[in-house]
Amino acid sequence: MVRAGLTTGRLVRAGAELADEAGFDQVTLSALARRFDVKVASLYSHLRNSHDLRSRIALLALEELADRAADALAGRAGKDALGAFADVYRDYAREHPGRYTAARYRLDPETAAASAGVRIAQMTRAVLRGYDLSEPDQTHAVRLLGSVFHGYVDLESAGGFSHSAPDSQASWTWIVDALDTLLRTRPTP
Amino acid sequence: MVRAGLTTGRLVRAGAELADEAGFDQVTLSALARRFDVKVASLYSHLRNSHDLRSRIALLALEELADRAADALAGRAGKDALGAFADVYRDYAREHPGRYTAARYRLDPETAAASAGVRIAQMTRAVLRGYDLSEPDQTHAVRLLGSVFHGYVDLESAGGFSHSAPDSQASWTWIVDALDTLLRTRPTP
DNA sequence: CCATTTGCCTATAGGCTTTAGGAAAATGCA
DNA sequence: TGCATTTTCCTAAAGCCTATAGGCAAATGG
Repeated sequence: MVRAGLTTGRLVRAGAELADEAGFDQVTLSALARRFDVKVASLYSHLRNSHDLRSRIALLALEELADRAADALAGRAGKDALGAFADVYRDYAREHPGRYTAARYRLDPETAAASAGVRIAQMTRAVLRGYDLSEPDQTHAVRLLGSVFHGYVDLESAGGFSHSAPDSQASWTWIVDALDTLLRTRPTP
Repeated sequence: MVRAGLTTGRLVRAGAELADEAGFDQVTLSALARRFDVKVASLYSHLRNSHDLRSRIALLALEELADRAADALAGRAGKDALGAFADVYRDYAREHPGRYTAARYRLDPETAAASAGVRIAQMTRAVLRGYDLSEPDQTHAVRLLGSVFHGYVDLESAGGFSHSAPDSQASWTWIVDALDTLLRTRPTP
């Protein structure tokens, strides 16, 4: 009985690949076991259950997203930073649709609090530091950016903007420009 | 053998209620059969399969959303219309979280083209008629609004904005104000 | 080198989807 | 009204998924 060399990390990485290839909702312990040519029950030595697997993929995705964002923001400020940050979201979602879906998987509050999601929130605030916003406006702006980026990427991945002019890239650029303008010319209630 | 009086419509409405109570991903033929005290196989006389059920719930949700939007927009224009339209989304998602999730269920292209989603898109353009945008800006703006509304509501329903100041209503109002300002002062690339 | 831990297995049970085929209720037409 | 047809719901069964219990063999370490 030769061992397959399973580890939690290897399973999670394979799960992330599976998510990108087949969709996050196709990430099952059965599919994963098949991929490693192993019986399903064997996975339970490394993962508590299938929720555990999905959560870990979500954490991996958040880490990757945060790492990319950190890279992209290094040495940038103002609109430059805003655009780079926005592109990190969109590019990640396009390159890794399954992982991106995973990143929005509902985590228990403590898990979420210990996740890279916190880093992402901090970086969003860092981007906004290039604009002249004081509380509570800054928090409103954080929520606006989160909504736009997430919403756009979600609609785009659902095919909402394909097969219609103008192409998605043009809208994306326009929207980032618009957000920059908006944040510079402090919104007036 | 007394008949239960199943119809496709009744099943779909019950499925929508189930979605709101337990979550859209808990909408299964099994759960539905249980709710009608009927065997699962019986449902296949009224629904092709479980994807068919979910699609029909999605169509129902889109209809309801479009009807609400039509009501809300009647007699309104400009920022007034924008705010009312925005609130329709948010209120519907808060009152019917399962249905709202359903409204974003991936439909086959032809089904989507025949759905109330088309009406919603038209109404979005109607709202923008209150602003002075010509193509392709108008399309960009349609996509921006869709992204913000959808993204915000999604993050809010995921609990993203709860338990932190300022409260979600304040951010929502701020964001609608900001979008109005943005659309009035034509964005400059 | 042997005891312990670890990794993977078989067996089993329960839930969801889907199809096939059958019987009773409702319907409709002569 | 009576009988044929259609419709509705059923039982049975197969396939795939999650999850737990208990066992044997491989790795590890004193």
